[in-house]
Amino acid sequence: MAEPNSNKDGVAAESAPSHFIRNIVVDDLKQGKNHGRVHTRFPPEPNGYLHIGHAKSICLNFGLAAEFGGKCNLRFDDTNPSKENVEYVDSIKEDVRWLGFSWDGEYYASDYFEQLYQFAVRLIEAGVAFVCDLSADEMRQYRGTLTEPGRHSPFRDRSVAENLDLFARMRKGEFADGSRTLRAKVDMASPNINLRDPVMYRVVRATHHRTGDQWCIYPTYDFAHGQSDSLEGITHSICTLEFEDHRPLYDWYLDRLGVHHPQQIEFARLNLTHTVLSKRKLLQMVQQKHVAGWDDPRMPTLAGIRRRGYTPEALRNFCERIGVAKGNSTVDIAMLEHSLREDLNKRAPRVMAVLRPIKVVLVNYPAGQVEELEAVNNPEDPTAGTRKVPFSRELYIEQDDFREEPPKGFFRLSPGNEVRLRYAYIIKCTEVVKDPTTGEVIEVRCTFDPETKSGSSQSKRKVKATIHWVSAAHALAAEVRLYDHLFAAEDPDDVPEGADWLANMNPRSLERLTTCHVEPCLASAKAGDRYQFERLGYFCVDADSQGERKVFNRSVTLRDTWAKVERGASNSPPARR
RNA sequence: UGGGCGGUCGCCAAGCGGUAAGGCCCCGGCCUUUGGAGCCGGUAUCGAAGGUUCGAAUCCUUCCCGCCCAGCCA
Repeated sequence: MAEPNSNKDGVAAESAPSHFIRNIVVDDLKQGKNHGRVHTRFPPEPNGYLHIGHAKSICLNFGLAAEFGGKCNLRFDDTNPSKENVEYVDSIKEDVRWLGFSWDGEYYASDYFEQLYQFAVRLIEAGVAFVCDLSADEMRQYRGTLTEPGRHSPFRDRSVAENLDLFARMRKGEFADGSRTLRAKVDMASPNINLRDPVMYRVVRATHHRTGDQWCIYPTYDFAHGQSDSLEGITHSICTLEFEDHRPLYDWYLDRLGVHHPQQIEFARLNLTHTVLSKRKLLQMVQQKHVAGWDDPRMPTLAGIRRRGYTPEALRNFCERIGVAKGNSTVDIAMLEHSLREDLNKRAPRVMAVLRPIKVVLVNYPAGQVEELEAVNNPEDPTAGTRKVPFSRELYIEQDDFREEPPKGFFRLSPGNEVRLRYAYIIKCTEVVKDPTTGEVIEVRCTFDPETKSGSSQSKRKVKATIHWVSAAHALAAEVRLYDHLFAAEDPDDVPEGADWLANMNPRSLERLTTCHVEPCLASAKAGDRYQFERLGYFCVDADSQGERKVFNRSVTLRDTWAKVERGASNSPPARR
């Protein structure tokens, strides 16, 4: 058995928990199969952006190759020109790289069109493929049903010579789109419908993103996929469950052709609660503008997740901890969020930011005085050092941190009550100023205790809570975008009679706060930088930022036990402010 | 109803005849100048029923439930 190692990017393939596919590879190696080679591939169709479900497959394929000193190709299965384009090809490459993987070979099924055509000719010559003139509709009639066998196409017994001639003319463009197909002569009575004389080639006049108008016939995925894997010398052809039924067909082609025969292994695709992971639905949300685009931070696409502030490490750890198996399953999105928190807790610098401000005036603090208080950048990482935070008479604190009438268990600021201002002093609320017309609390007046400065020897006094703040005169104005699950329901498809999955979209999945105040040290933050806003969550700088006016995306909240208590605990997740 | 594949804790998931790992969530407690983090502790008899065996989640039988397949999509 090969020793674990790491791939070119230095992505450590640590002793990951094993799973059935890994066990198969280990066994194969033990038995000396494939001369000790492990060669996998990630085979996306460039008809959309990659999503987190693809990340699972990418980590699996590249991870196995890395662990066993093998190779992993990136191959675009571009056999349907009407749905594919280069924008998708480019985004897929960018996303795979971002996730931390480098492919050994970059291939395209379209690279093999000539070879595939020759394979088809060989099957015709062997008498096991024929040109069929049935229309799509007629073909369906002849196919039979799940319980009844199909019938032979009336064109099934054409001579080899005639089939060869017809197939060549299909290629030349003599026949209209959809008028003829090349079919494999397998078994119209097979209980496996995929074996009922499946189509190998169809006539389609569409410009291909790579081969242009060179071809007007295109191989079907079923005819191209197995042979492409074979041509690349793939040893372990890993795919999702729905292709299990197609395996006998791939075996049939490979055996008839007498070429290298990769071993196909199927695993269950990823499903996540509160989101959809189907290219069709994601495309629809983008096209119908239910989201801002493929990289909308609410999207489960890698582009969206990246913009949201997720790290490749968090994603890889997530893929590792969900495992690989054959049972259909839906992973709780909380698992994903946990992976991010775990990663960012260790590396994100902490900073104070007030999202929904309420002014605090320290009545006994000298007007015009400013203190530079020392704050720890990351308590989880001593090497992250400290920074200075300006403190003055007028501050902003979070609306959530003040209650005129505190409920039981509320430790934060309320009339007559004391709290500590993080890295500063203990303050006491002495007066509440309200808007005379609305009754809304617009200002809280407090006294501060100069003896309690953070870090000083007399600061031993304990108070129940510490809250974050920002100096009104020094803070930077910012916009913060809060995100929640794209779908309110755990299962988006769980809709009332008559409605469709779109009805389950969460109307509050995005909330823009435009009157936020953040610590001045954020002035130089760059797009993509990630921070923990103390007591709130992890945020990253969005590219929409303009100079010092930053825009932050909330990547994930911090765990909030108080919020849980307030809402009555138990396992009801939403209602995030 | 034909074929294929599945059914182990609320959610993922180990286990492959020797007496149920781990993670997430949840619930307690400790600790804490983030009600964060960390630490400690708690929660399953394996879809059902029979059978084989000294012994079964693991083997056999029957049954039940779920997913996939009738695109010239992938």
